[in-house]
Amino acid sequence: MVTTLAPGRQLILDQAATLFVERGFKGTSLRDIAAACEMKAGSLYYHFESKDHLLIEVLTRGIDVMVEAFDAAATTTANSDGSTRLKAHIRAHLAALYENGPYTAVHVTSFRTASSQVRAAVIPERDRYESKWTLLLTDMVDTGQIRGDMALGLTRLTLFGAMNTSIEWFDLDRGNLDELADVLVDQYWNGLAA
Amino acid sequence: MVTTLAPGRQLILDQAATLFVERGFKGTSLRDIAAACEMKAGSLYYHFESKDHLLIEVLTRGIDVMVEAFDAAATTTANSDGSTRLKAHIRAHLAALYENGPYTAVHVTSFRTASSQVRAAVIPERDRYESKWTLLLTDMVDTGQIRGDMALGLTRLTLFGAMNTSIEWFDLDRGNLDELADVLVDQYWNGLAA
DNA sequence: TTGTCTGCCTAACGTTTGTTAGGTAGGATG
DNA sequence: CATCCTACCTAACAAACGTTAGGCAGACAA
Repeated sequence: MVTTLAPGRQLILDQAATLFVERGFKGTSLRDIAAACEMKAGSLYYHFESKDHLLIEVLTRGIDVMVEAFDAAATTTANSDGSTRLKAHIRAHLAALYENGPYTAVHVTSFRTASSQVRAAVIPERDRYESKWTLLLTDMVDTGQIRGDMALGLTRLTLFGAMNTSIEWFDLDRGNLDELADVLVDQYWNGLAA
Repeated sequence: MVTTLAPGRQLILDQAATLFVERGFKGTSLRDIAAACEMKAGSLYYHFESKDHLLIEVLTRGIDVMVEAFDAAATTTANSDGSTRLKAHIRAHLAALYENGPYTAVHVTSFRTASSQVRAAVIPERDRYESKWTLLLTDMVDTGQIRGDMALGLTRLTLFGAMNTSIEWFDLDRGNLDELADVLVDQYWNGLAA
Protein backbone atom coordinates (compact mmCIF):
# COMPACT_ATOMS: atom_id res chain seq x y z
CA MET A 1 0.00 0.00 0.00
CA VAL A 2 1.49 3.27 -1.13
CA THR A 3 0.67 6.17 1.17
CA THR A 4 0.59 9.14 -1.15
CA LEU A 5 1.86 12.12 0.77
CA ALA A 6 -0.87 14.60 1.52
CA PRO A 7 -0.03 18.02 0.06
CA GLY A 8 -0.10 19.96 3.32
CA ARG A 9 1.83 17.35 5.20
CA GLN A 10 5.08 17.91 3.35
CA LEU A 11 4.74 21.66 3.81
CA ILE A 12 4.28 21.27 7.54
CA LEU A 13 7.37 19.09 7.82
CA ASP A 14 9.44 21.58 5.84
CA GLN A 15 8.36 24.59 7.85
CA ALA A 16 8.67 22.76 11.14
CA ALA A 17 12.21 21.65 10.33
CA THR A 18 13.18 25.18 9.32
CA LEU A 19 11.83 26.66 12.53
CA PHE A 20 13.31 23.93 14.72
CA VAL A 21 16.74 24.78 13.34
CA GLU A 22 16.25 28.52 13.78
CA ARG A 23 14.65 28.61 17.21
CA GLY A 24 15.00 25.11 18.60
CA PHE A 25 12.18 22.68 19.34
CA LYS A 26 11.04 24.23 22.59
CA GLY A 27 11.38 27.68 21.12
CA THR A 28 8.98 26.88 18.30
CA SER A 29 5.25 26.77 19.01
CA LEU A 30 2.69 24.88 16.98
CA ARG A 31 1.13 28.24 16.19
CA ASP A 32 4.47 29.37 14.72
CA ILE A 33 4.59 26.33 12.49
CA ALA A 34 0.96 26.68 11.49
CA ALA A 35 1.43 30.35 10.66
CA ALA A 36 4.39 29.50 8.42
CA CYS A 37 2.06 27.12 6.59
CA GLU A 38 -0.76 29.67 6.55
CA MET A 39 -2.83 27.40 8.72
CA LYS A 40 -4.22 27.34 12.24
CA ALA A 41 -2.58 25.38 15.03
CA GLY A 42 -5.39 22.88 15.44
CA SER A 43 -5.11 21.83 11.80
CA LEU A 44 -1.73 20.28 12.40
CA TYR A 45 -3.41 17.53 14.37
CA TYR A 46 -5.04 16.22 11.25
CA HIS A 47 -1.56 15.22 10.05
CA PHE A 48 0.33 14.59 13.30
CA GLU A 49 -0.87 13.30 16.61
CA SER A 50 1.41 15.48 18.73
CA LYS A 51 4.28 17.94 18.61
CA ASP A 52 6.66 15.18 19.65
CA HIS A 53 5.57 12.94 16.80
CA LEU A 54 6.13 15.79 14.39
CA LEU A 55 9.68 16.08 15.70
CA ILE A 56 10.21 12.35 15.38
CA GLU A 57 9.25 12.45 11.75
CA VAL A 58 11.51 15.42 11.05
CA LEU A 59 14.44 13.71 12.75
CA THR A 60 13.84 10.42 10.98
CA ARG A 61 13.82 12.15 7.64
CA GLY A 62 17.04 13.89 8.57
CA ILE A 63 18.72 10.54 9.02
CA ASP A 64 17.32 9.17 5.78
CA VAL A 65 18.92 12.08 3.98
CA MET A 66 22.26 11.37 5.61
CA VAL A 67 22.12 7.66 4.89
CA GLU A 68 21.33 8.26 1.23
CA ALA A 69 24.19 10.73 0.94
CA PHE A 70 26.55 8.31 2.63
CA ASP A 71 25.62 5.38 0.42
CA ALA A 72 26.00 7.45 -2.73
CA ALA A 73 29.48 8.51 -1.65
CA ALA A 74 30.38 4.93 -0.74
CA THR A 75 29.48 3.48 -4.13
CA THR A 76 31.47 6.06 -6.05
CA THR A 77 34.65 6.00 -3.95
CA ALA A 78 34.82 2.44 -2.59
CA ASN A 79 38.06 1.80 -4.48
CA SER A 80 39.65 5.22 -4.14
CA ASP A 81 42.60 6.21 -1.99
CA GLY A 82 42.19 7.20 1.64
CA SER A 83 41.86 10.95 1.51
CA THR A 84 39.52 10.76 -1.47
CA ARG A 85 37.21 8.39 0.34
CA LEU A 86 37.23 10.47 3.49
CA LYS A 87 36.58 13.66 1.59
CA ALA A 88 33.66 12.15 -0.31
CA HIS A 89 31.97 11.14 2.91
CA ILE A 90 32.68 14.42 4.65
CA ARG A 91 31.30 16.22 1.64
CA ALA A 92 28.23 13.96 1.68
CA HIS A 93 27.59 14.64 5.36
CA LEU A 94 27.89 18.38 4.82
CA ALA A 95 25.61 18.16 1.80
CA ALA A 96 22.97 16.46 3.92
CA LEU A 97 23.39 19.26 6.43
CA TYR A 98 23.06 22.14 3.99
CA GLU A 99 21.75 21.09 0.61
CA ASN A 100 18.93 18.67 1.29
CA GLY A 101 16.63 20.77 3.41
CA PRO A 102 16.87 21.58 7.08
CA TYR A 103 15.91 18.10 8.28
CA THR A 104 19.38 16.87 9.10
CA ALA A 105 20.36 20.05 10.92
CA VAL A 106 17.51 19.55 13.38
CA HIS A 107 19.55 16.76 14.91
CA VAL A 108 22.23 19.24 15.88
CA THR A 109 19.85 21.75 17.41
CA SER A 110 17.03 19.71 18.91
CA PHE A 111 18.01 16.13 19.57
CA ARG A 112 19.89 16.76 22.78
CA THR A 113 16.98 18.23 24.69
CA ALA A 114 14.25 16.12 23.10
CA SER A 115 12.00 14.05 25.34
CA SER A 116 13.04 10.51 26.14
CA GLN A 117 10.26 9.11 23.95
CA VAL A 118 11.51 11.07 20.97
CA ARG A 119 15.07 10.01 21.61
CA ALA A 120 14.08 6.38 22.00
CA ALA A 121 12.24 6.48 18.69
CA VAL A 122 15.11 8.06 16.80
CA ILE A 123 18.19 6.45 18.33
CA PRO A 124 17.93 3.20 16.33
CA GLU A 125 17.96 5.21 13.12
CA ARG A 126 20.88 7.23 14.37
CA ASP A 127 22.81 4.11 15.19
CA ARG A 128 22.23 2.85 11.70
CA TYR A 129 23.99 5.89 10.28
CA GLU A 130 26.80 5.89 12.81
CA SER A 131 27.55 2.23 12.20
CA LYS A 132 28.07 3.01 8.53
CA TRP A 133 30.79 5.44 9.53
CA THR A 134 32.32 2.95 11.93
CA LEU A 135 32.42 0.35 9.18
CA LEU A 136 34.01 2.84 6.81
CA LEU A 137 36.73 3.85 9.23
CA THR A 138 37.58 0.30 10.27
CA ASP A 139 37.78 -0.71 6.64
CA MET A 140 40.16 2.16 6.00
CA VAL A 141 42.32 0.92 8.83
CA ASP A 142 42.20 -2.65 7.54
CA THR A 143 43.23 -1.56 4.07
CA GLY A 144 46.12 0.45 5.44
CA GLN A 145 44.68 3.86 4.61
CA ILE A 146 44.28 5.08 8.18
CA ARG A 147 46.81 4.65 10.97
CA GLY A 148 46.15 1.53 13.01
CA ASP A 149 46.73 3.13 16.40
CA MET A 150 43.75 5.50 16.38
CA ALA A 151 40.75 5.35 18.70
CA LEU A 152 38.26 5.18 15.86
CA GLY A 153 35.22 5.71 18.06
CA LEU A 154 36.53 9.04 19.23
CA THR A 155 37.70 9.90 15.74
CA ARG A 156 34.18 9.54 14.43
CA LEU A 157 32.67 11.51 17.29
CA THR A 158 35.04 14.47 17.02
CA LEU A 159 34.65 14.47 13.25
CA PHE A 160 30.88 14.60 13.65
CA GLY A 161 31.32 17.44 16.11
CA ALA A 162 33.52 19.40 13.75
CA MET A 163 31.11 18.95 10.86
CA ASN A 164 27.86 19.45 12.74
CA THR A 165 28.76 22.60 14.61
CA SER A 166 29.56 24.23 11.30
CA ILE A 167 25.87 25.13 11.19
CA GLU A 168 26.69 27.81 13.73
CA TRP A 169 29.07 29.68 11.45
CA PHE A 170 28.88 28.30 7.92
CA ASP A 171 26.55 29.98 5.44
CA LEU A 172 25.95 28.20 2.15
CA ASP A 173 25.28 31.50 0.39
CA ARG A 174 28.67 32.92 1.28
CA GLY A 175 30.89 29.85 1.53
CA ASN A 176 31.68 26.95 -0.71
CA LEU A 177 30.85 23.46 0.49
CA ASP A 178 33.70 21.86 -1.42
CA GLU A 179 36.21 24.22 0.11
CA LEU A 180 34.92 23.44 3.57
CA ALA A 181 35.22 19.72 2.90
CA ASP A 182 38.73 20.28 1.57
CA VAL A 183 39.83 22.12 4.67
CA LEU A 184 38.33 19.55 6.98
CA VAL A 185 39.92 16.65 5.18
CA ASP A 186 43.26 18.42 5.05
CA GLN A 187 43.15 19.01 8.78
CA TYR A 188 42.08 15.53 9.72
CA TRP A 189 44.18 13.74 7.13
CA ASN A 190 47.49 15.57 7.24
CA GLY A 191 47.35 17.23 10.64
CA LEU A 192 48.49 20.68 11.70
CA ALA A 193 52.13 19.93 12.41
CA ALA A 194 54.61 21.93 10.38
CA MET B 1 33.18 48.88 46.13
CA VAL B 2 33.15 45.15 46.70
CA THR B 3 29.77 43.53 46.08
CA THR B 4 29.75 40.60 48.45
CA LEU B 5 27.94 37.75 46.78
CA ALA B 6 24.60 37.04 48.36
CA PRO B 7 24.39 33.44 49.57
CA GLY B 8 21.35 32.45 47.55
CA ARG B 9 22.57 34.14 44.42
CA GLN B 10 25.44 31.75 43.82
CA LEU B 11 23.14 28.80 44.39
CA ILE B 12 20.67 30.08 41.83
CA LEU B 13 23.40 30.52 39.22
CA ASP B 14 24.71 27.01 39.85
CA GLN B 15 21.33 25.33 39.60
CA ALA B 16 20.30 27.42 36.61
CA ALA B 17 23.47 26.52 34.73
CA THR B 18 22.99 22.84 35.53
CA LEU B 19 19.42 22.84 34.27
CA PHE B 20 20.23 24.91 31.19
CA VAL B 21 22.76 22.27 30.18
CA GLU B 22 20.39 19.39 30.86
CA ARG B 23 17.18 20.74 29.34
CA GLY B 24 18.18 23.85 27.44
CA PHE B 25 17.21 27.42 28.26
CA LYS B 26 13.68 27.28 26.84
CA GLY B 27 13.18 23.87 28.36
CA THR B 28 13.94 25.16 31.84
CA SER B 29 11.30 27.18 33.68
CA LEU B 30 11.96 29.61 36.50
CA ARG B 31 9.89 27.31 38.68
CA ASP B 32 12.30 24.47 37.87
CA ILE B 33 15.27 26.59 38.89
CA ALA B 34 13.54 27.82 42.02
CA ALA B 35 12.59 24.27 43.02
CA ALA B 36 16.22 23.15 42.63
CA CYS B 37 17.14 25.95 45.05
CA GLU B 38 14.24 25.09 47.37
CA MET B 39 12.70 28.44 46.66
CA LYS B 40 9.64 29.85 44.91
CA ALA B 41 9.79 31.31 41.41
CA GLY B 42 9.05 34.87 42.46
CA SER B 43 12.02 34.90 44.78
CA LEU B 44 14.44 34.73 41.89
CA TYR B 45 13.49 38.28 41.00
CA TYR B 46 15.12 39.56 44.12
CA HIS B 47 18.47 38.54 42.60
CA PHE B 48 17.83 38.83 38.85
CA GLU B 49 15.62 41.17 36.92
CA SER B 50 14.60 38.62 34.28
CA LYS B 51 15.21 35.12 32.99
CA ASP B 52 17.29 36.56 30.15
CA HIS B 53 19.53 38.45 32.56
CA LEU B 54 20.04 35.25 34.51
CA LEU B 55 21.19 33.55 31.32
CA ILE B 56 23.51 36.44 30.50
CA GLU B 57 25.20 36.09 33.85
CA VAL B 58 25.57 32.33 33.48
CA LEU B 59 27.06 32.72 30.01
CA THR B 60 29.42 35.48 31.09
CA ARG B 61 30.71 33.34 33.91
CA GLY B 62 31.21 30.51 31.47
CA ILE B 63 33.53 32.65 29.42
CA ASP B 64 35.42 33.86 32.45
CA VAL B 65 36.16 30.25 33.32
CA MET B 66 37.44 29.56 29.82
CA VAL B 67 39.60 32.67 29.74
CA GLU B 68 41.18 31.82 33.07
CA ALA B 69 41.90 28.28 31.93
CA PHE B 70 43.39 29.54 28.68
CA ASP B 71 45.65 32.07 30.37
CA ALA B 72 46.90 29.51 32.86
CA ALA B 73 47.79 27.15 30.02
CA ALA B 74 49.46 29.94 28.10
CA THR B 75 51.79 30.96 30.91
CA THR B 76 52.97 27.41 31.57
CA THR B 77 53.56 26.36 27.95
CA ALA B 78 54.50 29.57 26.15
CA ASN B 79 57.96 28.22 25.36
CA SER B 80 57.06 24.58 24.74
CA ASP B 81 56.98 22.73 21.45
CA GLY B 82 53.92 22.77 19.19
CA SER B 83 51.99 19.69 20.23
CA THR B 84 52.61 20.41 23.91
CA ARG B 85 51.20 23.92 23.57
CA LEU B 86 48.18 22.72 21.65
CA LYS B 87 47.48 19.95 24.08
CA ALA B 88 47.69 22.28 27.07
CA HIS B 89 45.09 24.58 25.56
CA ILE B 90 42.81 21.77 24.44
CA ARG B 91 43.05 20.30 27.90
CA ALA B 92 42.28 23.74 29.41
CA HIS B 93 39.22 24.16 27.21
CA LEU B 94 37.95 20.70 28.15
CA ALA B 95 38.62 21.41 31.81
CA ALA B 96 36.51 24.55 31.60
CA LEU B 97 33.79 22.44 30.01
CA TYR B 98 33.78 19.67 32.60
CA GLU B 99 35.67 20.54 35.74
CA ASN B 100 34.72 24.09 36.59
CA GLY B 101 30.97 23.78 36.88
CA PRO B 102 28.36 23.71 34.15
CA TYR B 103 28.71 27.39 33.21
CA THR B 104 30.84 26.93 30.13
CA ALA B 105 28.73 24.09 28.76
CA VAL B 106 25.69 26.38 28.67
CA HIS B 107 27.27 28.09 25.68
CA VAL B 108 27.06 24.87 23.71
CA THR B 109 23.44 24.17 24.59
CA SER B 110 21.77 27.55 24.90
CA PHE B 111 23.67 30.28 23.10
CA ARG B 112 22.43 29.45 19.61
CA THR B 113 18.76 29.98 20.36
CA ALA B 114 19.18 32.78 22.89
CA SER B 115 17.40 36.07 22.29
CA SER B 116 19.20 38.77 20.35
CA GLN B 117 19.60 40.85 23.49
CA VAL B 118 21.32 37.99 25.28
CA ARG B 119 23.55 37.32 22.32
CA ALA B 120 24.45 40.97 21.97
CA ALA B 121 25.42 41.12 25.62
CA VAL B 122 27.60 38.02 25.49
CA ILE B 123 29.22 38.22 22.05
CA PRO B 124 31.92 40.73 23.08
CA GLU B 125 33.03 38.37 25.83
CA ARG B 126 32.99 35.46 23.43
CA ASP B 127 35.12 37.37 20.97
CA ARG B 128 37.61 38.04 23.68
CA TYR B 129 38.11 34.31 24.20
CA GLU B 130 38.16 33.47 20.52
CA SER B 131 40.77 36.11 19.78
CA LYS B 132 43.06 34.49 22.31
CA TRP B 133 42.89 31.29 20.29
CA THR B 134 43.45 33.16 17.06
CA LEU B 135 46.52 34.79 18.53
CA LEU B 136 47.81 31.45 19.77
CA LEU B 137 47.40 29.74 16.41
CA THR B 138 48.94 32.57 14.40
CA ASP B 139 51.87 32.64 16.79
CA MET B 140 52.34 28.92 16.29
CA VAL B 141 52.42 29.50 12.55
CA ASP B 142 54.89 32.36 12.91
CA THR B 143 57.20 30.27 15.04
CA GLY B 144 57.09 27.41 12.56
CA GLN B 145 55.11 25.03 14.75
CA ILE B 146 51.98 24.86 12.57
CA ARG B 147 51.94 24.54 8.80
CA GLY B 148 51.73 27.94 7.13
CA ASP B 149 49.12 26.94 4.54
CA MET B 150 46.22 26.35 6.91
CA ALA B 151 43.00 28.37 7.09
CA LEU B 152 43.43 29.16 10.76
CA GLY B 153 39.94 30.60 11.17
CA LEU B 154 38.38 27.33 10.10
CA THR B 155 40.90 25.36 12.12
CA ARG B 156 39.80 27.11 15.28
CA LEU B 157 36.10 26.68 14.49
CA THR B 158 36.30 22.98 13.76
CA LEU B 159 38.47 22.44 16.79
CA PHE B 160 35.89 24.21 18.94
CA GLY B 161 33.21 22.06 17.36
CA ALA B 162 35.09 18.86 18.09
CA MET B 163 35.73 19.86 21.70
CA ASN B 164 32.34 21.35 22.49
CA THR B 165 30.15 18.58 21.12
CA SER B 166 31.98 16.17 23.37
CA ILE B 167 29.42 17.15 26.00
CA GLU B 168 26.97 14.95 24.09
CA TRP B 169 28.96 11.77 24.62
CA PHE B 170 31.78 12.36 27.11
CA ASP B 171 31.16 11.57 30.76
CA LEU B 172 33.77 12.74 33.25
CA ASP B 173 32.90 9.90 35.62
CA ARG B 174 33.67 7.23 33.06
CA GLY B 175 36.32 8.84 30.87
CA ASN B 176 39.64 10.49 31.45
CA LEU B 177 40.04 14.11 30.43
CA ASP B 178 43.75 13.75 29.74
CA GLU B 179 43.13 10.82 27.44
CA LEU B 180 40.51 12.76 25.54
CA ALA B 181 42.91 15.66 25.14
CA ASP B 182 45.62 13.25 23.99
CA VAL B 183 43.40 11.74 21.32
CA LEU B 184 42.24 15.12 20.08
CA VAL B 185 45.75 16.48 19.85
CA ASP B 186 46.99 13.34 18.15
CA GLN B 187 44.23 13.62 15.55
CA TYR B 188 44.69 17.28 14.88
CA TRP B 189 48.44 17.32 15.10
CA ASN B 190 49.47 14.17 13.25
CA GLY B 191 46.42 13.46 11.13
CA LEU B 192 44.78 10.17 10.27
CA ALA B 193 46.86 9.21 7.26
CA ALA B 194 48.69 5.89 7.55
C1' DT C 1 13.02 49.50 71.82
C1' DT C 2 12.53 51.20 67.31
C1' DG C 3 13.70 51.27 62.68
C1' DT C 4 15.87 49.48 58.54
C1' DC C 5 17.44 46.16 55.34
C1' DT C 6 17.87 41.54 53.50
C1' DG C 7 15.93 37.46 51.56
C1' DC C 8 12.45 35.12 50.89
C1' DC C 9 7.02 34.03 50.46
C1' DT C 10 2.08 34.27 48.83
C1' DA C 11 -0.98 35.18 45.42
C1' DA C 12 -2.15 36.67 41.53
C1' DC C 13 -1.83 38.93 36.61
C1' DG C 14 -2.06 38.23 31.64
C1' DT C 15 -0.21 35.53 28.02
C1' DT C 16 1.15 31.50 25.65
C1' DT C 17 1.31 26.69 25.46
C1' DG C 18 -0.20 21.85 23.56
C1' DT C 19 -4.34 19.76 22.71
C1' DT C 20 -9.33 18.57 21.75
C1' DA C 21 -14.18 18.62 20.04
C1' DG C 22 -17.12 19.75 16.74
C1' DG C 23 -18.14 22.04 12.41
C1' DT C 24 -17.77 22.98 7.31
C1' DA C 25 -16.48 23.79 2.33
C1' DG C 26 -15.29 21.22 -1.66
C1' DG C 27 -13.86 17.52 -4.45
C1' DA C 28 -14.39 12.63 -5.40
C1' DT C 29 -17.33 8.61 -5.60
C1' DG C 30 -21.52 5.94 -5.86
C1' DC D 1 -28.36 13.82 -6.93
C1' DA D 2 -26.73 11.97 -2.52
C1' DT D 3 -22.86 10.48 0.07
C1' DC D 4 -18.42 10.28 1.86
C1' DC D 5 -13.80 11.73 2.62
C1' DT D 6 -10.20 15.08 2.82
C1' DA D 7 -8.28 19.02 4.72
C1' DC D 8 -8.91 22.50 6.96
C1' DC D 9 -11.42 26.00 10.58
C1' DT D 10 -13.40 27.91 15.03
C1' DA D 11 -13.45 27.98 19.73
C1' DA D 12 -12.31 26.60 23.68
C1' DC D 13 -9.85 23.90 27.48
C1' DA D 14 -6.47 23.29 31.33
C1' DA D 15 -1.91 23.87 32.27
C1' DA D 16 2.35 26.26 32.35
C1' DC D 17 4.76 30.34 31.49
C1' DG D 18 7.42 34.91 32.90
C1' DT D 19 6.53 38.50 35.82
C1' DT D 20 4.76 41.71 39.57
C1' DA D 21 2.93 43.63 43.97
C1' DG D 22 2.73 43.39 48.55
C1' DG D 23 3.76 41.09 52.91
C1' DC D 24 6.60 39.08 56.62
C1' DA D 25 10.28 37.02 59.54
C1' DG D 26 14.79 37.65 61.15
C1' DA D 27 19.27 40.00 61.58
C1' DC D 28 21.41 44.14 62.63
C1' DA D 29 22.06 49.21 63.91
C1' DA D 30 20.86 53.30 66.53
